[in-house]
Amino acid sequence: MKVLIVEDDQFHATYLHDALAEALPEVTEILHAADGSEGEAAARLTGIDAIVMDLQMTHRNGIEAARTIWAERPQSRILFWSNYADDAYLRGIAQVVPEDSAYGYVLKTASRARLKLALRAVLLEGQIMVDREIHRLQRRSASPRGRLDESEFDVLVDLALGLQDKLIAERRGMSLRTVQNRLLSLYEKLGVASGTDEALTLNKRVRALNRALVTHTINIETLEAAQRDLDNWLASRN
Amino acid sequence: MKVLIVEDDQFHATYLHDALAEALPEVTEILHAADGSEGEAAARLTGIDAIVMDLQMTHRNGIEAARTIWAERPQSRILFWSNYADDAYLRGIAQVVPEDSAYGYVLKTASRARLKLALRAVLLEGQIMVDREIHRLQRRSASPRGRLDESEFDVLVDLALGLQDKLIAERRGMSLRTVQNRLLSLYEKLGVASGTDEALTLNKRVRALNRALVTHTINIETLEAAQRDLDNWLASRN
DNA sequence: AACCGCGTTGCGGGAACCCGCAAGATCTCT
DNA sequence: AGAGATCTTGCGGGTTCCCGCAACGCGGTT
Repeated sequence: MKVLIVEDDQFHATYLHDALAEALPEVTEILHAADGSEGEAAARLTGIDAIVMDLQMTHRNGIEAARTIWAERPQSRILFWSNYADDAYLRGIAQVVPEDSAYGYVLKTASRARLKLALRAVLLEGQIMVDREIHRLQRRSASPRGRLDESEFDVLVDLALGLQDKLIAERRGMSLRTVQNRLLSLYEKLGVASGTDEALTLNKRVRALNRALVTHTINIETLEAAQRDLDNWLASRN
Repeated sequence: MKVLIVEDDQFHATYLHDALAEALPEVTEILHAADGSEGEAAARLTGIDAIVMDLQMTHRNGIEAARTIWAERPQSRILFWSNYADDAYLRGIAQVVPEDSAYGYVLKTASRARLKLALRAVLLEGQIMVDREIHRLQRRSASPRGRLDESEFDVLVDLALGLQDKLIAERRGMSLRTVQNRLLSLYEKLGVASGTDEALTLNKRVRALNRALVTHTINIETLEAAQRDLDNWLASRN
């Protein structure tokens, strides 16, 4: 059995290497890649289907790499291994994971024992395994009301890019007023209005972005990736 | 000679421990603390004045810890050791470092040799040493025009919290129009208007925050710290 | 079919924002 | 001290934003 490690931090790569060797004696070969595109190339060339992938990497992040890898070989088993428990990553993974594929999500702060368990469960047994810490996000985000639904999240991303309502409406195929309704519920769910007990009124748009960031609903990588999507969309509409 | 390591990541703490032992044979004792407040307590109790400090930690971050440590013992030598080259950290450090104190800033991605050099230079020789990678930020940020000055940065922080112009004016003791002038130059320096070649107009406020984030001018920890400051200020004006 | 609940859409208005213009205020240099 | 550059401030108006109100569409209930 061969395994590919995609990780750009030297410490973590060697730590992972050691844990992998301990946890899975059936592994005969461990390859390394230092960023997303290198990882894609390595997976393509060697036909590996057991991968441990860091999420935050320069150049090309783990989710984008996973998307192309899964597009080419949907049966690949990928264990994501990340510093942060950001909702944005969960959403990203949920979007790219094919039906019926094995994957996992472990935090770098997890104990070595838990990491080893996840390595066996995902790479060897093909299970799905998500760190409890992360899974808690699914239910209640750090906000009063529940989690954002898909279309709310889309609007949030566009808002975060600085688009104005009219453009969001055009891009997402909604009417202007509907976009504004989404914004209303965003403000509600992100707790933008809640601090209004004081006599301080806020700029809701900016505040929404602020809250989304500190509650880990979106993160800076999300913004960068979304900007690329936006650029493509702008280019493709003459 | 005794040294205190303040670092909450286990890998990095041990790596640092080893590098420290190699670089400075004159060190007789190495203490560890796992977050900012623990670090403050350790520095206070043991009277240590050579410290290696991680910047991003849960609870209390490195800059806040450094502030109280330096307030108590201004001659302390502190080497900051961080994952990111964020301008916000530089500004934070510049604000808390006393006249005439030794400090340094090294990235975690620096080579072991460079780390060891910095350890000797700062902790032993009392020099000031900033990673070239970071220092480049000082001059030109990732924006067309130059770096933000102090008052522009203040306004940016308030904007990022979601305050509206009137409140910013009150808090910073400027007229409303002056705040707006600051915003103008922020938009300019952050490159908000520059993308206007297209027929797409943006929400400048949100876009400014977006740009500030992706150019590492501010980061999420900045936002959290600034929120605490704001809460204090609000509480202290009846 | 009539009814109800819920999401969508248009309209309208008050508030905040963005910013050009011009009058002062302040700083700088000779 | 005087001239010129820069910064600050107020005013005014065009835009965008926020959101209440009400009409409409659509699916499910009785």
